[in-house]
Parts: sequence; structure tokens; C-alpha cells
Amino acid sequence: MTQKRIQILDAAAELIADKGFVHTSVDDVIARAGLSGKSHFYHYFKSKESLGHEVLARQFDVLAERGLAILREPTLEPLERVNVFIDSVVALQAERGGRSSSPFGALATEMAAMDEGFRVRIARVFRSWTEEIAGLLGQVKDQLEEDTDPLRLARFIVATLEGATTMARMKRDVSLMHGVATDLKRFVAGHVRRSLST
Amino acid sequence: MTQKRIQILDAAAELIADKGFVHTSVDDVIARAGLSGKSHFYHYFKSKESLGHEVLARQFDVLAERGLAILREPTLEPLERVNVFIDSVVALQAERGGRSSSPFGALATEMAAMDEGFRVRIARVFRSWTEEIAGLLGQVKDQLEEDTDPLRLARFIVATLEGATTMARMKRDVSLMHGVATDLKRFVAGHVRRSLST
DNA sequence: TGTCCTTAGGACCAAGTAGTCCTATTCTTC
DNA sequence: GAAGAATAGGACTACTTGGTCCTAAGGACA
Repeated sequence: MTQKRIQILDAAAELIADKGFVHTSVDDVIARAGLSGKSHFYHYFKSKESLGHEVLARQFDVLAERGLAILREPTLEPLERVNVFIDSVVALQAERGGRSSSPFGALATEMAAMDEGFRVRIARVFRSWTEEIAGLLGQVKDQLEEDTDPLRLARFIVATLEGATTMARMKRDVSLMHGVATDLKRFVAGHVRRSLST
Repeated sequence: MTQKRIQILDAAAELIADKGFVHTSVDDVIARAGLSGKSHFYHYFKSKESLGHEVLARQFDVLAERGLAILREPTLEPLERVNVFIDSVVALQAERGGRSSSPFGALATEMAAMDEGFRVRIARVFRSWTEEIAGLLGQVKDQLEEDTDPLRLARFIVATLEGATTMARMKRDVSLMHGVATDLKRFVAGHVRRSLST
């Protein structure tokens, strides 16, 4: 029952990642997902817009599955988790050959511009990542320099990852993400108290 | 003669920043620019697409030049120029009230997805900034820590600024860019040799 | 066997849009 | 004052697209 639904979601995700949401027609999705026609599609989704919402939500879920698992991994030191998280974003991007999506992508930008609902959803994704990381940093605040603001640092991390992703996609060069990740980890390390850092 | 053309370009830029390229109709542009009708518009532009190209090109020029002008400002110390550049990106975003406008905004992303030429154009802006910054850092390499890689650091700076811009736009909160900018400048300062930094 | 969900397929509508064409009037400029 | 460009305005075409509606066949399950 949900099987076909997921097929549709996947087909749509691919098409959108490729051509953007606006340039993906319902008929495209129907063809790609192997549906019989409009009625078949509308049997599963109320509208194209709701499809878009679900695609975004699903994309976030996929990323969240990986990302949040890392950020909550109890066997790792909090700061180490942040590092592994950074690497995982890079890895995910590399593995998808630069054509990712998710909030750390461009599809989001396009969708946000055309629909306020989408924008809000994406803003929420940014926030949840930021808060998750900030929470983690807050846990180890005693290990950080006194003037370190966990929230601000978290925002910085998220912003940089997002920027690196976009840059990599535009330049068609995933490799540069590694360099950015290296510096980003160093940036985080720079907030660790000197007395503890060695 | 070019006056009206510019009016049209400006009107289109505003509309596109607001609703995206696809959702901006030629009639919208006509209304906003105060033209008499289709014929009036097509008197100046060959097609909607060519209008899009020109709008984008114009924005890029303004932005790229603005950035490069700062990075090449001879009266400032190289490292100071980088700081001013960072601030200027923030200022630009703030001044436009978080509304699109950046080269990595809605239009650029949307167009990049559907047109290879646009993508290349965006990549070029990234590259010119990155190279300019890297060159600047290279000039003062003797003032920097030995393990500092100018190119990598330059990429980091550009990526972070881009990410912060996108995040600010999504969250409709320009203020968070200030925090990112502050941290970014501090990070750059952190690469200056200890013996020189005081 | 009967019921309900799924798949099929197509007709159709309403709306919006890019772009063409045609005719006039006004404004510049030589 | 004549020529050409700019402005005005509207009719009209061709096409795409989201979405509705209707009918009917196949499958699952009780």
C-alpha cells in the first residue's frame, strides 16, 4: 500500500534533484514511477505541492537517520561526534556525486523561493540541526573556551557545511569539500580549551 | 534608449528575487516596468530567457565587482581586506533585508538546474573570489602559520559566507550572519603567527 | 460471491503563458 | 518636415500543466 507511494516519492526525488521542482511535471513523475495515469497519481497524493512537501520531509529523514544517529552516538565523545558528523555530510555528498538534495542543497533554495510553506519547512531543518549540535556543544561547555557560544558555533558549522555543499555542486568538484571539512574541524578544535586540547 | 532596458532589468530582478524566474511572467515584468504591452517588451528583449540571462549577468557583475574591488583595495593590509570583504557580504545581505539577491539565490539556483551556462557562471564567481582571497593570503604567507594552506582557507571563507547567506535567507534572520562573520574573522586571525598577532 | 482497494486509460477543463502580428500614435533627431 | 525609433494596445495562437471525472478491469480477502 505504501510501497507504490514510496516509489513515487523516490521517482519524484530523483527528478527534482535533477531538474528542480518547478521543471518537474506531474506527468514526468507518473512516467518515471510507472503509473497508469493522473488518476493513479492523485490516488496517492492530494496535489503536486503535497508531493513536494513529502519529498522534502523524506529527504530530511534520510539525512537525519544518518546525522542524528551520529550526533547521538553514546560511544563517542561529544566533540568527536561533531567531527564525525562533519565527515558524514561530506561523505554523503561525495557518494551522491554532488547531486544531493536535502537542506544542504539547492533544491531547497528553489522550493523555498516559490512557496512559503517550503521555506518554513527548510528553515525548520536548519534549526533542528543547529539545535542538535548546539545541545551537544552545551554538554561539553566546560571543555570549551569560556567565551564560546554553543549556538553561534553550531550555526557556523551548519552554515559552512551548507555553503561547501553548494560550492561543490556548482563547481562540480566534490573534493573541495574535504578541505573545507578539515578547516571546519580545526575551527571547532580551536574552541577547545588549550589546557585540554593536548 | 538603454534607459528603459535598465528599468525592465530592474523590475525583472525584483520580481525574480521575490517569486523565482519560472513564476515571474512576462506580463508581470511588463506591469512592473510600466510597459504598454508585449510588443513593447519584445521590442527590447528577444525572449524571456534572454531577459533571465541579462538579469543574472548584471547581478553577477555588480556582486563580483563589489567583492573584487574590496579584495584589491590597495590602501588596506591584505588580511584587513579579507575582513572587510567578509563584512561586506554580510552588509549586502543585510541591506537587502535578507531578500534574495545573492548570486546564490533563487534565480541562480533555479537557472543552474536547468541551464548549464548559468551553472558555469556561478562557478566562476566562486572561483574568482576564492582565487583572489587565496592570492591575498599567499602575499602574506610569511605572516601566517606554516601549515596554513591559502587556497584551502580561501575556499573555507567563501563556502562559509555562502552557507551563512543561504541560512539567513531561509530563516529570514540576517542577524545570525553577524555571528558567523565574527567567528570567521576570528578563525582567519587564528592563522596569523602568534609572534606577530599581538 | 461480494466488497474494497489498486491499477488502467482516457477525456476533458481551466488557467496561465510565451510569443506573434497588426495598427496607431507620439517622440527624436537629422 | 520626414524617417525611424519608442510607446500604446489589443487580438490571437499554440502549448503546457495541474487537476477533475468517469468508466472499467484485476486482485485481495472475508
